[in-house]
Amino acid sequence: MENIKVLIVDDEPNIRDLLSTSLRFAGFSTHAVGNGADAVLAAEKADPDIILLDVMLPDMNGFSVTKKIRSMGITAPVLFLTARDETEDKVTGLTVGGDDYMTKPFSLDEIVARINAILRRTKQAAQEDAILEVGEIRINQDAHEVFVNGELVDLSPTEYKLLRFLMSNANRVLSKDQILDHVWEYDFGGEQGIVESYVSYLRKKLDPLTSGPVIQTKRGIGYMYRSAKTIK
Amino acid sequence: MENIKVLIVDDEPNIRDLLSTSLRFAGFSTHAVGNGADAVLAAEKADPDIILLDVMLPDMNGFSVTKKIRSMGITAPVLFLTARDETEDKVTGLTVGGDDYMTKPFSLDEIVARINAILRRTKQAAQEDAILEVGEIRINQDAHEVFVNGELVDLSPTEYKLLRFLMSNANRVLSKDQILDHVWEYDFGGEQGIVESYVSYLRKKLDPLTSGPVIQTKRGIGYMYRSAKTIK
DNA sequence: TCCTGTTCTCAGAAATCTCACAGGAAACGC
DNA sequence: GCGTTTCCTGTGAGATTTCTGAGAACAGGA
Repeated sequence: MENIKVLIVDDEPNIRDLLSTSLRFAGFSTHAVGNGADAVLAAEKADPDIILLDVMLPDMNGFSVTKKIRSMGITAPVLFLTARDETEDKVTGLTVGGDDYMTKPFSLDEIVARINAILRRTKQAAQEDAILEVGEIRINQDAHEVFVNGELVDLSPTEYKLLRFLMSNANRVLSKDQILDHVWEYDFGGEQGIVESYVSYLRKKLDPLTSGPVIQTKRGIGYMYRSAKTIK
Repeated sequence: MENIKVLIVDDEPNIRDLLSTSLRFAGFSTHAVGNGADAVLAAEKADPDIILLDVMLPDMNGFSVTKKIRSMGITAPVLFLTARDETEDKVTGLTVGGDDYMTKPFSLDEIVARINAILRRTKQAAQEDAILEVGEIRINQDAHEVFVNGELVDLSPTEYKLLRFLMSNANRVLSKDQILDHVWEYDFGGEQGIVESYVSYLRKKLDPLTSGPVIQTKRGIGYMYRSAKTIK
């Protein structure tokens, strides 16, 4: 997999760190700045493959930044980050031209998924595949559909996100905190119990169709999606 | 697919950006200028396959521009962009064959459709197909006719545009915002609710003629046109 | 001008989802 | 074996999302 460069633009250092860490973990290389002017400079210098751009910046808004860098001939797609109540001043067309937007607070896994979706659509660089298949389960990320041994399973949005996160980290134990941090919105105040609940929901829907349990409990540690059906 | 060059002429930078971004994503290569004089120069240099020309320009009007470039032997068809109240001028511009016009504000999907229609007519380069057929539904984009299992269905203009957009993105989930951005005019200020309404209208007209629901709801995400009932 | 079809808003009903909680089951350490 | 910890899962309240009918506003054609 080539080295995909993500430019992160947000004035809140917390968000910058959160995104940098999480995206680097997902295999991207990142560069983060805190204002529009720096964003323009960085876009020119670093030549990113995709830009994560907060709409609300101290010096100029995200749209001006986009216009500026586009006028400089930089065509990298933009994923706008906007507060939920800013959706009003959504001047128009946040989703045209391969661009997209996410409302804060977002979940980190969702950000990664969106980035991959955009790169896939804009045909930049080596695309991730829209199909994520591990073991007996296949996810079509374009259609948001889940097939277990060829059979379509209906999942709620959160169930879907959880399964996608588990599968994209197959054979790796994930702690409940990790799951909470990646699948739920970053400001979610709830308890780990909800992860247990959703794992339970998934098992109820998936296990009847598989040859063995797909989500393993690692007591005291977390959960793991198992890729091979090694039942003894 | 060949590289089709579109020359965009409009004095409003926002419109220029919107068109450039959106058309480039649709697979065209674009070049944008902001006045008539530049348009003439660019038409000569860039040798575009089609010209998007705002009728109201600061220095000269669109018809003078057309006359000028035609006198230079450039035969590329022109798609005039005109404000709704400028309709008087229409007839004048259309006297030349192969040309067409759209009133502002337009929808982005419609612009792309028109461009393809014009290229199809003027037999320039590799045309998009006039027939769009997915699953049980077939659209004739020249006649604006919709057939469901061979039966003609009468749709309103907006219903038609929505269906075309859904079908040209078959088996991919589209968010309501995406739909709003592409199907509705770029300055539409309304809410997502209207998408729900029109999906409802479409279903009422289409579902009685199909073997199963054609437009699926992806709760919390958007809608998807499904080409086959059960893909394994 | 009237009439008809279209666009868009709104609001209630229905469907679905999220999340907390709590009792019971299972796993673990000793 | 026994107590403790951890995990599982059913129940249900509340929130969110979607569907759809009713109607106002508007445009175009007869």
